[in-house]
Amino acid sequence: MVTIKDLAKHTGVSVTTVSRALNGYSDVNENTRKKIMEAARLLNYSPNTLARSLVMKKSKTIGMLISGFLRESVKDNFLMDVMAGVHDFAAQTDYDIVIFNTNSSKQREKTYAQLCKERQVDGVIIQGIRTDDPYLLEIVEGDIPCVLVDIPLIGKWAGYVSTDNIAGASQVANYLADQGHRSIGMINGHDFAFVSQERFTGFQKTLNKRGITFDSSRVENGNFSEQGGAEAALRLLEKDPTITAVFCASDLMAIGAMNALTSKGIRIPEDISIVGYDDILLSRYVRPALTTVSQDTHGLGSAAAKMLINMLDHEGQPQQATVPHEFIERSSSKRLNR
Amino acid sequence: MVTIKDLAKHTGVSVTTVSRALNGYSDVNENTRKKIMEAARLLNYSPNTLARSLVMKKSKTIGMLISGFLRESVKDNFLMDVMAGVHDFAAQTDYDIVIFNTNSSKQREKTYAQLCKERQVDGVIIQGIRTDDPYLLEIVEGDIPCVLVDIPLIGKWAGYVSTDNIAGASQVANYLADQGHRSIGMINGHDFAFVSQERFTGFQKTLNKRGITFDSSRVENGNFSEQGGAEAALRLLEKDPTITAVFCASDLMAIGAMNALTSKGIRIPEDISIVGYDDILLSRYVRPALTTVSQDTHGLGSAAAKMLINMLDHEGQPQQATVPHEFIERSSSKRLNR
DNA sequence: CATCAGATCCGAAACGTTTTGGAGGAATGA
DNA sequence: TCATTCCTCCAAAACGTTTCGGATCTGATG
Repeated sequence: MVTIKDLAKHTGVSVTTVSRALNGYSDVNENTRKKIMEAARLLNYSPNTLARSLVMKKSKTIGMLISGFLRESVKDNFLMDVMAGVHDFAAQTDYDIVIFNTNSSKQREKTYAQLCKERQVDGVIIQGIRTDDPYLLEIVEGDIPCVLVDIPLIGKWAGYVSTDNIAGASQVANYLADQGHRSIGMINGHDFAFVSQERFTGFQKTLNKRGITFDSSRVENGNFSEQGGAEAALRLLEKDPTITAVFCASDLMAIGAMNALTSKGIRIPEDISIVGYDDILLSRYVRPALTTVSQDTHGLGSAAAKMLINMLDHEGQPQQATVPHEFIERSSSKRLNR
Repeated sequence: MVTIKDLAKHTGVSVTTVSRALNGYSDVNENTRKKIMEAARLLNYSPNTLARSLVMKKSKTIGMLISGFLRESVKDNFLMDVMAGVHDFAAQTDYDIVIFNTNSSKQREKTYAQLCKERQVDGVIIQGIRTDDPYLLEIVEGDIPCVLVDIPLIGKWAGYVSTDNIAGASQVANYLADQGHRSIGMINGHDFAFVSQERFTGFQKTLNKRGITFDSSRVENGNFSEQGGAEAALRLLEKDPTITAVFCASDLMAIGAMNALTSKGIRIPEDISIVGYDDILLSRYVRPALTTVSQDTHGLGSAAAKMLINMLDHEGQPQQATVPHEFIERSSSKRLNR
C-alpha cells in the first residue's frame, strides 16, 4: 500500500507538505503541489480513511440501524424504499453508509450505542425499531447525532422524520364516513409502534366527530404481517359480522385481510371495503387494487439523511420534518348501498 | 470518549496489559483481568474499531458495490433481495457492511478500487454492474478479495456466485416447445449483461435442438425495464405478427410486455404466452400471474457473503458457486391450440 | 547456590494521517 | 541597516489500538 510517506520520499518534501498539498492548503508552492499531485497519480495513491478518521475524529460515515432487515421484510418495500432514499441523498455528499447488524441471533450482545461508538459513525439513522426497545432511549439520550424514522422523539442530538399519520388516518375516516359506512373496524399493527398509535388516534377522533361509534374494541392487531392481517380480519368479523369497512394500518395486513375475507366468500369491495396504509408496490397490482394512503417513503429516507447530514456538517439543530402523504382511492373500497 | 488508556490509568496497569486482558490472552492474571473487565464495564468502554483496524490492517468490513441503487430499482426486488441475503449472512459473523455510493452524479470521480482502498474494506461484493464497466476489470484483477454476483469471472482474488442461466433458459425453451409453440420471440436485457448472453444462448440452443427456428433476429432488447419491455414487445410483434410466445429475460420486462400487449387487445395467454425470469414479488400478483424462472435471490446474496468471508477468514480460494433455480408455471402461458 | 521455567507485566514502536507551532529565507518598508 | 511581512516548508505530537521483545519475580530443580 502506498502511503503519504511514499509520496513524501518520492517528491523529496515532508509528509506535512504532502498532506497540505493534497488537502488544498494555500501555504504550498504551486510547483511543489503539482509535483505532489503528479506523484500521487503516478503511484496510484489513495488516502487511508481510517487513519484520517482516527485523527480527525470524523469518519464521514453514517450508520443505518435496521432491526427487521430479514428475508421477510423484503416483501414490504417500505424499509427498502427508505434505505434507497437515504442512500440517494448520501450519494450526493461525501458520506458513506454502513449497515448495522443488530440481529438478535448474534452472539455479540452489543447495544446500538456501542455499535456506533465502535464503528465511530458520525451519526445514525434508525428505523423499524419498536418503541419498547430498551436501547431506543439509550441512543436518543446519548450523544450521537441521530434521526429517527417514524418515531417522534426529539432529544439534544435526536430529530425525526415522519408523515402526518393522524391526518392520514383522519382522511381515511372521512372518506369511509362519506361513503356511508357506519360499522367500521380497524386492523392495527402492534401497540409498540408510534404509527399504530397515531393512526388509531386520528381514525377514532375523526369517526367520533362524524358521529360514528368507534373505539378500541373494534380494533384487532395484525402485527404488520400479511398472516397477522388475515387472522385479525377473521377475528374482527367474528366479533361483529355487520362490519362494512376495515381500515388496515399497513398494506401488507390489508392484503392478508383481503385474501382471508375473499376465501370466506366475502366480496371486496361489494360486501366489505378495505383501506390500507403505505401504498407499497403490491397494492397497485393486487386485485382489487388497494385503496390506501401513500407516503413518500423514498422522501422519508432522503429527508432523514438530509437532516442528519445537516446536523453533522452545519451543526444544525435536530428538528422534525414531515413528508407529504396522499389518499389514493382504488377499487378495494366503495360507497355503501343499503 | 473513554479509551484504553483510561482503563489503564483506572486499574493501575499498563495499556499493553489492558489490551491483552480484553483480547483474552493468557499472560494476564485472572484477578487483574477481572479488575480490568470490571473497569471496562464501569466506564462503559468500547474499543475504537478505527484504531484497531489501522494497526491490524483488517477492518472487518465488507463493501457492497451497487450501481443501480436508485429509486427505480426498488420495484425490482432482485437487488434488495440479494442485499438482504448478504446482510443476513454477515449478521452471523463479525463483519459489517458498508454501501458504496458509486453514483455517477457524484463529483468525486473515484474508481471502485479507490473506494475500497480508502475505506479499507477487507473484501467487496459487486452486483448490478455492466460487463462493459471500465472499472470491472480493475477490481477483478486487483488485489482486493471480491465476489461478483451474476458475473462469471474468476481471478486471483475474485470469485462469483450465480444461477445456471443457461439451464434455466433451456427449461423455458423446452417448456414452450412442449406446449406446441413454434414461432417464438425473446425480449432480452442488454448486450452488456452476462445473464442476457447466457439466457439467450441457453434459449437458442435448446430451441434449435428441438428443431425450432430461432436466432438473434427474433430478439429485442428491453434494457431490463418495464417500459423497455413494453416497447420491445411491440417491436417484436411488428416484425413478426405470427409470434405465439415471448420469453423475457426479466419479470419486469415481462410485465411491461404484458401491459403493452393487453392494451393492444392481445389476450394473454390465449393469443400469446409470456414467460419471465427472476420471479420477483410482483409476478405472483400480476394478472395473469407470470410464468417464470425463480432464482433463490436471497441465497445468491448469502452465498456471496459466505464465499467472501470464507476467503477472508480462512484464506479460501475464490470459487464459483451456483444456487438453484426453478421453473414455475403460472397463468401467463398455455398450450398452443391451433 | 546457580539455573531454569513459568507467570505476569510493561515500554516503545508501529499503523497512516492531520495539525500545531514554528523556522528559514526573500522581499518590503522605514 | 533593521524590522516586518509573506511565502514555503518541516519536525513532532497526536489519534487509539496491537504487538514485539524483553523485564521482573517466584518457585522449583539440580
